[in-house]
Amino acid sequence: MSTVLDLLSAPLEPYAVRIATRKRQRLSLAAEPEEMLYLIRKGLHLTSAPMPHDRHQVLSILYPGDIVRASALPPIEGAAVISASDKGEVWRVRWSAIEALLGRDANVARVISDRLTDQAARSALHKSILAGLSGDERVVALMLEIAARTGRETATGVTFEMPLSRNDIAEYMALNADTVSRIVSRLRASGVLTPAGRNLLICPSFADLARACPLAPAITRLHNAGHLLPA
Amino acid sequence: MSTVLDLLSAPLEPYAVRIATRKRQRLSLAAEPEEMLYLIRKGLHLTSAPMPHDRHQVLSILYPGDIVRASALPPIEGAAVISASDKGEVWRVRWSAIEALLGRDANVARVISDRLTDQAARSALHKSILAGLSGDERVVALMLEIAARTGRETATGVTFEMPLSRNDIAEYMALNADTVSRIVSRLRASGVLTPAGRNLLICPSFADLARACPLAPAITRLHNAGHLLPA
DNA sequence: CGTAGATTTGAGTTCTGTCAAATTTTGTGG
DNA sequence: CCACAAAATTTGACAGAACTCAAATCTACG
Repeated sequence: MSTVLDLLSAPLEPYAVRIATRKRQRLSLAAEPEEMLYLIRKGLHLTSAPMPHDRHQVLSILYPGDIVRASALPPIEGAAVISASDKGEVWRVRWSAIEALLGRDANVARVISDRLTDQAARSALHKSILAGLSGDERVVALMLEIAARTGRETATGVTFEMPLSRNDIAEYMALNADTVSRIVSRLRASGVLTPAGRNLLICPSFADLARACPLAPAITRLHNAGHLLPA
Repeated sequence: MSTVLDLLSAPLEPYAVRIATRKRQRLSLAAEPEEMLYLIRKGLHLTSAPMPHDRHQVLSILYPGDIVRASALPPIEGAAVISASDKGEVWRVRWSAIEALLGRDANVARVISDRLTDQAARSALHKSILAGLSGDERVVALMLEIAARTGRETATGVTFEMPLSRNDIAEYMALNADTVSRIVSRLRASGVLTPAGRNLLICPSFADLARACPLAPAITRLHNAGHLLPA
């Protein structure tokens, strides 16, 4: 099966510097002196930017196959990619190399444009979630996203790892860590999520979880969770 | 001077259907049956999506040179482009035509990718504004954006038209119309904005306005407002 | 000149943030 | 494997910003 990741990896391989990442590792993003494109190969990664009052904000979650470069983020000093998974892999390529490829290889042009478009849609959805949903709904939206992306069907429900700390979740969902903790406690109490050890969660009924978030249909569609929902 | 708009218009022209738009006109966005790309030629336009509880949300403001297609927005039934200006112009092109062009014309591939990247950066900045700033700061952010894009230096300050209604502003800034009204009243009272007739505003000191919004530097940089600020 | 829609403003409510303290988890070195 | 310090999480009490609802203006336009 040829995935999006393969489609991009093949042409970029000759130009790429492989970077093995560990949890919390930062890759700083800057257009100067030379702009780099990062291709996510393995693991979950976050784009993060510093904000006023010593805060930070997680702008997006990057999954394997995603690409990112400084020009695609707000011009804020200190923007970075941060690894959320224990072990990840990222390829770094000079943007100038990509630009040259765009001219030579029609496939690369198509894949890059598709990737940017898909990521734009996810970014817009994330924006909708932040702007339109309550705190509880936002946290559920994140759980749905991670479950959709990384979850597995098990006997007791959909099992998935949550590699984001309470603080990461807060920075991604525009809440604060205390509030996130309260919300997660409520979700646990209501039974839609069950803790299953070290950062591991079980969602006994994916449909119930989806019901707790008005934008669930859009989330599951964009993150390919068809397989977790009843037809 | 060759602008971004020209760079895109030239190659797309043979495939484009010209659409003259009037205020509030909707162009619906759907991937089915055939996906269309819209190129903004004149005027300000909004991308809007319906939300739970009979709400709507403005996902982005589109300026001349911007492009949009359904795949770049969340898969929400009823997403549309809505004209904010009295008279606008939009070109509609079949996405399949663009895709073919990507292979033939290296320039098109480069421009499209640049456009998507720039728009991604603006979307991410918008997200930062929604997630990290107070209501007052968010409204100021919008004023800065519009002033930066469309404002002119006059004797009394930077003059610009605000084509968005209170409700549009509310939907763009994740506030409600009542709150926006209160905030604008406060801005007027504090003197950073002066009404100057029909949807026209004057900002006596652009620097003062910028001081009222922590993300002003990023906003002015992304929206090319260098010319409105003291060096 | 009258009406429908937009805007403004007030009063009361609610959700989320802030601050602080208690508790749990994690990482490290013996 | 255990002890301990540091960090993360949880929870309570309280404050504040923004929302809701409603009424009063104001504007645009036929």
